[in-house]
Amino acid sequence: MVMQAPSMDLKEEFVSILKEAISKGFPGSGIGDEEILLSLSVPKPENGDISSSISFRIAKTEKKNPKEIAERLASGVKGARFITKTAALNGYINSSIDEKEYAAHVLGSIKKQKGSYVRSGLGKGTKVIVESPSVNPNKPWHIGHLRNALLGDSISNMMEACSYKVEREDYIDDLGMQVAESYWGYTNISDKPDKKFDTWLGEQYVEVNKRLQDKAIEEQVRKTLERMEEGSSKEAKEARKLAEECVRAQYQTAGDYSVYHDVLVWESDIVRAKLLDKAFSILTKSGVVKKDTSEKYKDCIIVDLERIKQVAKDFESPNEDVKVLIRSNGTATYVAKDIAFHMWKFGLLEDPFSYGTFMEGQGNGKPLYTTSEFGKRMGFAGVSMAVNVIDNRQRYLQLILKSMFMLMGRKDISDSIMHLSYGKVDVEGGTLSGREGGWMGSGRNYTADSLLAETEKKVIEIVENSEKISNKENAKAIARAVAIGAIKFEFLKIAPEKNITFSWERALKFEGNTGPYCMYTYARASKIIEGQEVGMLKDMDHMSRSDDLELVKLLGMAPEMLEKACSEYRTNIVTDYLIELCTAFSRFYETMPVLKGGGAKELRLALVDSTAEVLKETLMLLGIAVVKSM
RNA sequence: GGGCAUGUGGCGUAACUUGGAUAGCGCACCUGGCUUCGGACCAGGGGGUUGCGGGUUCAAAUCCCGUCAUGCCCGCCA
Repeated sequence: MVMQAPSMDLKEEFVSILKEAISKGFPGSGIGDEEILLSLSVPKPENGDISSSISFRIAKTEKKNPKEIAERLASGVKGARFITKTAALNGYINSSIDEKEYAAHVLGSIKKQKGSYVRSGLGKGTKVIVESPSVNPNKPWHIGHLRNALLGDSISNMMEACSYKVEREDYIDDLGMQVAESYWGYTNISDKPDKKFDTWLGEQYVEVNKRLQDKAIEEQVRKTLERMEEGSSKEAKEARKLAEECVRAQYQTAGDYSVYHDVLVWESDIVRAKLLDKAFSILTKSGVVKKDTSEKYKDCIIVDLERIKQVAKDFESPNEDVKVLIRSNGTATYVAKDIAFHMWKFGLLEDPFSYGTFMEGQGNGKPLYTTSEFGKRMGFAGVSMAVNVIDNRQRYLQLILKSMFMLMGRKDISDSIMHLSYGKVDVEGGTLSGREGGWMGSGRNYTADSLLAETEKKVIEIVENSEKISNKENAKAIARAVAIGAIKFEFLKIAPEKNITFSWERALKFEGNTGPYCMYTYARASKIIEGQEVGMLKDMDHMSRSDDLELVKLLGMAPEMLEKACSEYRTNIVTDYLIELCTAFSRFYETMPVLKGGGAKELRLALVDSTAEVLKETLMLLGIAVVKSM
């Protein structure tokens, strides 16, 4: 019940022997594997290791007391490789596992698959594009953008661990009003950048926004945007350059957090490549969209929302009955761009882009490519699945996007667009508005850069007092790693749909359910096995039904935990698991001496080694790198 | 007006998709534990009408209906 589920090997065995007992005891019940699988849970340790509530289900059809059914079934369940004794209790069927057999199996698997134990073949053969965080290129990443980036990075990691082929893409809207405003400020206010470029530009943007009260200036900005949209103008070139400089600064932040991407896609390149024209010629021909003739929407290209309601039953009823995609002046709305963009993602439009190299080597050793006016053909996209990490305010637009593919008769694509919707990040007593400068705070600001710097500062205080770190040269690198671990864990442990109210006080605590606790657990485990020979286990005589078995059970379920977290897009399943694993290890650590464990030393060393391995691989899913001392 | 999300001890949260045994964890609070592999730790304790009201069920935090609160979305804006 606390733990989500035991390992698959164990469940499969339990299901199969239960099924046998059911077909013998209640032949007509018609209970299938799936139903048994859903009835499984983990009981309290004193009641057993694995449990089923299937008797209650059978009681319905058989019209008998569930307790009697459970007793009859329990007596009919045979032992198997992992399952030993089985007993009925209050209608539940509880089984115990053979701790020696099971531990040998789990520890053997981890040893054999070192480096790739927490893996799955779930997405084998599926190519997916993950879009995140798509921050406007005229401000620094603040902690809200950071939440997006960390979710995107972690989900990408998980999908890779599940054998998906993942393309990490970042969409850069360099043709929006925001960039036009910043560009206007850059040419008309012209202070010199006196700090990190994105931060400086972001602060200037707040200033420009104030001046927009002046109608004359607003008009100038509007004109600027129009000229930017004519691809070849001086304004277009300069604004792109400005945006690129900002993105470079943003990617310094990304690199500091070891968040990496494969390709940047720029709005201005989408326009240059005429992706919209190509998409809309297809959409018009197939009758999905049409030019409207009514008074209200004269000359607009629209989609009929009534038709969407017919294909998408959960579509919310909006006030309007049509959605404008191309305005009467010929410009495209946000949804229209997104539709064309997704037709590109799924290979409905040939890749029209040229690609250049934005950064030669990121921290992961791979280059970051970018769409570009000049460059080579590369063949990005053409995927069969798209994950869009976008906050929950855009739910309605994402729904329209998905529905458009339904109208095209492509339910398969519609179902393969995943809106990873997450809640917004606020700060105590305010929001993180870019326009009004909420991210600037008062005193410390709420940029991702500041968060990292402040956290690092706090960690260094602790690290410098640590007697365990003899090499103080390493202190800085360790502090950086721990700070990143603390921050990532803090964001990823909250269920995506929940809003977050950021608090410095909470952010700078490293006790309890935190990243540093997990990293600390790893460091303790590492210290024990340092310089020790961890060979293949010869016997399991010292394996007991105590804290060591609890540890083995958790180690065994790691791969299934990954599949669950990945298919539900929930990073908090991973953090919850990590806390359970670390707690179990800490208890083991307190109660079972390893190096002075006498005859049990060999087994316990293997347990420590396996725990360290699983911790390392699981933390990597969250983008957290372990350190051996801290 | 219509729709969506959220509501769980003082605070932060998990479990809700797939109903199951005593609602799990952390912070804070109280008690205890470093001559034994790292105290960013461990053991124990107090603290809960799962917003409220109905319903379904052998069984409801979980499903259904209603209701309240908070936030968000429903432009040819960006």
